[in-house]
Amino acid sequence: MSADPKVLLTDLLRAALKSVAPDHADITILLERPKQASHGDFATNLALQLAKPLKRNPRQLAALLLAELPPSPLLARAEVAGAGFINFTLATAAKTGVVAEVLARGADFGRGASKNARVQVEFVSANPTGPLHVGHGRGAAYGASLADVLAFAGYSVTREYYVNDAGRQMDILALSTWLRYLAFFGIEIPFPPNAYQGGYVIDMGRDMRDAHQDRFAGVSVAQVLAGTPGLPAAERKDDEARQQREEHLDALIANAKRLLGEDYAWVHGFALNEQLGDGREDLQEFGVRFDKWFSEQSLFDTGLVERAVSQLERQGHIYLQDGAKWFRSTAFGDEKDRVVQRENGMYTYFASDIAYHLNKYERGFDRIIDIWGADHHGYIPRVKGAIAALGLPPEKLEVALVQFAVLYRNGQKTSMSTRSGEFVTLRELRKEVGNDACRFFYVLRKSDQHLDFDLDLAKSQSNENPVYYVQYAHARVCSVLNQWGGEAAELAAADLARLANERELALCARLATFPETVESAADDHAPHQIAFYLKDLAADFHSWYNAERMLVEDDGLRLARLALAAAVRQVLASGLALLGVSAPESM
RNA sequence: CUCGCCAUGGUUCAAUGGAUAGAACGAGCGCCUCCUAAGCGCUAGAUCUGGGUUCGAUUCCCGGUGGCGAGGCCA
Repeated sequence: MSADPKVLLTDLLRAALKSVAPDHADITILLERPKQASHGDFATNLALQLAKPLKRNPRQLAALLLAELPPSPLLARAEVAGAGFINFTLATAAKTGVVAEVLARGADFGRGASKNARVQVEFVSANPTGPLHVGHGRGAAYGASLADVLAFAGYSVTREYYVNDAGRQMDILALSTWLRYLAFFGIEIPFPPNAYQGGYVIDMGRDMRDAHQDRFAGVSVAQVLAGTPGLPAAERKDDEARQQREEHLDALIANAKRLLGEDYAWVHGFALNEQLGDGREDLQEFGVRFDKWFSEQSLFDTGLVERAVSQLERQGHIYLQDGAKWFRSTAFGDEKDRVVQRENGMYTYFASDIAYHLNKYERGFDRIIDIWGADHHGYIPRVKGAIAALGLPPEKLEVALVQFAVLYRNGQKTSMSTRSGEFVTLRELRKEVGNDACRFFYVLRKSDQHLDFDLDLAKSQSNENPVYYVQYAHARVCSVLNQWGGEAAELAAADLARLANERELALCARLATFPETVESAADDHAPHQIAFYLKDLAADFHSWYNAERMLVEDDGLRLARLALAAAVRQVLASGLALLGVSAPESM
């Protein structure tokens, strides 16, 4: 099939460049798509760039380059314009050729050649301490789309979820579940305000009772509360009261561990598996799949945390102070040093994160992409610092920060705290708005842009969501193709020279930019570019659809137009698939 | 205090350093005897401020102003 006009054009320009300015023949040639149709299909600022080093007038240089440009059937016109641009207008056949290419390659149109590079994308990685909320939803949609775009662009992609199954938060969840469970046996302990309040914890307590009756209930209120400092008055919000509440919670956890003995691990595991399973199911329904669920606990079990810290220690990046082990991250640009192991011997979360990244490097990925919430931005210098301290190349790690999705209900910001239990779950959002609209809406913003998620708007006016605009275009093509009822082979043989009007050529030009849009979205970690592209493609199609009929009497014209429509359908479907959005055949 | 994100029509957002800054919603006027009106056409309407780099800046750099967010021996 016809090679990419962009590549061919670059070669032509290179040839002209060699005779006009042999000393600068290796300069990068940029071909851009002009915003304005009257400026042709491609434009280059080559003459403007060369004007200074060659001390020549840019317009004269452009004219010289044009004069040396080898003749090609590709071009209908090439001319000097503006300050010294060269505008190229492709021959009609070069524009419509893309239709045949799309039909020939099908779902592979736009797929990049293999990059021979392994990329790991780690995302969501939410604590399994409660349902995923709308903030996690954004990370999930963004990460899944980015991973799919990277894979389509030619990378070998591993999608990974880091499970925080070690640490205090999980203990708090286990305790919360146990306390709710005990309440079913009349063992009423005042529920700590800083434990997990959500109704799902009560559900887990009930499930635990249904499965195991009173197996974990052989305790008294006094035993559970033994040695706790008690709770300060609810209205007290000062630091002292807060600290007392945390101490109360820790004492309860210690009591639970002692009273339950070996059963504690069972309760802990029960709560973990419930929440993990719930999250996995939620994500799967959302079209978000992972290749690997990586356990934080496994880092301790395999001794990797210890190994990572001792490796840092051997290389002199660790010092002792106040009984704790500190990583000297200031030596790597961090604003203060960080504790990796507390006085009580417990490793910090940071320590397991160092170990986790050591593990990522040891698995041999060429690129490692971490997708974090924007609140973790301060975390980047210390993690990169630790990587450098371990003697690994920090530039291999790319961190994409996803800004918060701030949720508005009735024009009011909604609280997002997991512990308070006042949040809108991803599941709830999906149910109200629909998976397709959710996925599309989430990636309609650059990831580093704050996203105002107006629930009322998303729920009540979901028909105005741009996703339907794109899907509708797809459904319209399907409907027409169905009414025609012919075979794909007929379309492949269509005489594309019959595509001649402006809207048809504009549509062809749009189709031709799909591969470079994919490439750009992958390079910039910006799946939103796909969403915007699809909106533009759908707009071009709707406009054409209203202006011209496809099912016309003229056999040749009909086939040519149907071929174009089928190509549009294919690219819409491919693009929507990258975003995890369905492409319905009817609406 | 330190750091991050942001500032574009009435509103929500686009724009690899390029030419006349694009859409959508909202406003106004039109289009279904015609392949799906969840659609299309037309009109009005915008780059916070001051410097710098550049042939050229919405874009890059520095300083203001304003908005949002984050900073733990929590995870």
